[in-house]
Amino acid sequence: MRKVNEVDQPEESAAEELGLVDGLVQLSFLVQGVISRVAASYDMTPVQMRLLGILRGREPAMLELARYLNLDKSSVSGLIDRAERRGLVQRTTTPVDKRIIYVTLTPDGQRLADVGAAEVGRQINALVSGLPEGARVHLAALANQLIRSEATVRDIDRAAEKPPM
Amino acid sequence: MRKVNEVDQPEESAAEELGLVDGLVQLSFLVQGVISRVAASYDMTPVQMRLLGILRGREPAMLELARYLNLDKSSVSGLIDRAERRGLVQRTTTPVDKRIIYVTLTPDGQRLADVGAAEVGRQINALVSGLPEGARVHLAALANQLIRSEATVRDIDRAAEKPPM
DNA sequence: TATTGTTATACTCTATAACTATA
DNA sequence: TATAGTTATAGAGTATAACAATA
Repeated sequence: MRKVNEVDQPEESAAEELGLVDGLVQLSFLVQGVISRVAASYDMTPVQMRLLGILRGREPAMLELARYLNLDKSSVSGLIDRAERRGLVQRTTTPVDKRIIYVTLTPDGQRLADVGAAEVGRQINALVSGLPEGARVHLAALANQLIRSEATVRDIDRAAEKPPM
Repeated sequence: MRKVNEVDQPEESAAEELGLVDGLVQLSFLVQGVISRVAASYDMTPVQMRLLGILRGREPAMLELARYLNLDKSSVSGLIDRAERRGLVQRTTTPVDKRIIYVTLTPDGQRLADVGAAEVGRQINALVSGLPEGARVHLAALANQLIRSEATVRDIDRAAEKPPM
């Protein structure tokens, strides 16, 4: 018994074969665990880590950031408050529309974002190092396909709510 | 530029092809997003959802639970306090060792755990529905392999810290 | 009026340190 | 003494509702 939809970790377990759903769920916990541990090693939380990742090469407005992170704008206000207090990010404005506040990485933030992403990369690569090259390529392709198809679904949903004018 | 180690979401983007690391990271966010939304739809948090998932078919002690969830025991105390207050779980003891407190699902908790897991399953299946059957099978196999290899690494680490007596 | 963001408030979640009870 | 859990405390993260400033 206990074969479908675990939504938890198998722990050391008897190495039972998980179905696709459970496999993807467990794998996501595994990857998130890597991100959490790397974040903690730099005295950051997973959300802060993700924030820095998003800000690499971007200068989004608060509301855009809320959409990226799937958070309420008020949550983002607090998140940026704390990151700014730590000297990792900066709020900037332009005269074009004084309501909009853009968020950018400080040099310190940039450095931390870079080393954090590098470390996550190292650990994920270590995780997949046991797979043969062909399997890794295939896995990347599958992941990309799922991500793309989900983006499509999301666009359709968005279009349904807010039809193009 | 910006090709390696994103650690964030691609958003609607120009559908660029992500590397394996970024693909796995994005995919994990995607799956966690499903879990978060399902949890929210039952007025629960992702951790509570995961807790219920773990308790399906198990009756762990507090410390075991902490290990499953990768949390400090004090965090688990609070988590169980709130879940108990909501009538989802129960603390029980045995005369064998009165220090140990076991956590079990209440009938309400069981129901919620079941419907929650089912809904997550539905949504993940919808997510992979675009993949041909062969790809789905392969993906499940790859996920299992990664999970197993990580479990092995963890066991080795654990053995290194605490050699078998 | 509508949009962008902040503030006030109230929870949940989390860890550290100190504590209690049992072994 | 060692182990299992709880409590006190402090801070991060989150959403809702009300607010201020700009468009």
